[in-house]
Amino acid sequence: MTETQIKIIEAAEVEFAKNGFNGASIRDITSAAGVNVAAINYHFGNKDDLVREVVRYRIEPINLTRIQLLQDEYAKRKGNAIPLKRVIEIIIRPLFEALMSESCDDFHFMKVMAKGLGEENSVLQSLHDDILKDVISRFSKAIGHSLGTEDPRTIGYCMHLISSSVLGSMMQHKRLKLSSQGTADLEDVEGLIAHVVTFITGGIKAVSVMNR
Amino acid sequence: MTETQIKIIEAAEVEFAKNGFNGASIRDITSAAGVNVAAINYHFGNKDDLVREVVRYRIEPINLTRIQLLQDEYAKRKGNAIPLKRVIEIIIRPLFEALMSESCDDFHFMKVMAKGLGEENSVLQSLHDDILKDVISRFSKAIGHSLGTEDPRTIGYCMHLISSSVLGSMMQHKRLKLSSQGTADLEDVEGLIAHVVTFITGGIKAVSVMNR
DNA sequence: GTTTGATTCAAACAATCGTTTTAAACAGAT
DNA sequence: ATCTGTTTAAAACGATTGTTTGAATCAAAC
Repeated sequence: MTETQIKIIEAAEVEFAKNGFNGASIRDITSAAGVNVAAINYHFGNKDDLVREVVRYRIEPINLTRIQLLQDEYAKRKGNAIPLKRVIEIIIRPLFEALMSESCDDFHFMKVMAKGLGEENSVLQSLHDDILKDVISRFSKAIGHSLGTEDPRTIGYCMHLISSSVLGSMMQHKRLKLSSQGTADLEDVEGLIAHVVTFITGGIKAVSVMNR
Repeated sequence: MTETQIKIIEAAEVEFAKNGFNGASIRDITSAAGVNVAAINYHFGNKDDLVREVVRYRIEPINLTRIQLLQDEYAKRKGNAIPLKRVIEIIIRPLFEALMSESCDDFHFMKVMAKGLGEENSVLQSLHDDILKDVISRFSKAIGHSLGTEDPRTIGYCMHLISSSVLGSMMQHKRLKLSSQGTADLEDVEGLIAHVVTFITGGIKAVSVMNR
């Protein structure tokens, strides 16, 4: 990964977040990155491949962390079920901490991911399956284990509701300050994680009880 | 509202849902609607104004229903607090029933709204505030009432988590079938409403307890 | 039957899109 | 110093974008 490629990826992240994948032009990105227009096609092939690289660049370390934490937790408990809240936290924390870190000071990538996953027939659709398939399968099992169920419909709905909440809260994050009438601090990662984890855990438990 | 305008709005809804606001071109929309390219600019001024009309066309009746149901419920209870689950259902049901009705057979508008709300600096941003301000204010009060709190931070986080879940589940709806390994029926509106309402209610209660 | 105003049409507008091309600049190895 | 392979530069490519134009079409009013 050369210096130019990284400059492009990080500029693309910002531009994609501002205007979406279709809205951000190659010229927007290259001029923001301070490189030539042809650089994207030279280094990444085409725009779609750049999109893929931008996502992969951010999301792969996050998913590796998630899987590692899940394995650690299982090892600690000698394979016994992990409390639901802890599983949810393992899903949420690496994502939010990474995306709200110093390097991307306006949560650009949050919006990039959210928009990408929302676009149908998008280049991200296939990538999403590639990148998330493994992590979804692992956490489906873990959550079923925590809830003491193997009913695929219940687990499926739970996974769906979890990813929906995560996706939504990523997209809506900027609006949190408005919703709370200025009382919520957008930079308060711990506060956000605590609320989202508590919310999802409570919701999942309710759904689990309903389907029992 | 002439016949042509309605044809355009309903075709635009489909095209926007498929490719997003930037992705759907004027020519895509007009040819799908069976009208001339110039019709959009003639009837709506420009593309941005069309976007606004598409959203307003769907969302206003939904919000009127929500407000009516809330008032009815308060009248029935002579102004006493409404159970949280009922408030959540009043938020969810009119939206999901309208958006999953026969007229838009592939939940197009779900995706339109979700994408629109996710776009920053978009034409929907201001519209969102205009259209949703009243309904948000009313339901903030109702939820605070149900939870027995007036803490703006708690209520704000709750509203944020509710809208996040709704937004996310709208965007992810197509993926529900995958998540549940084919066991969830995408057409099962009642099932979806039941799960989402239960999930959100459980989540909000947990957050409320946490902040007590 | 003619006129009027509203609507539709094909065609063209300038601007921008993603991409390609060709040459220049650069590095390190021989 | 010359060659080699990689990276950058400016310019242009055809296609498509949102929008505008001016004539054609239509229904209703007089």
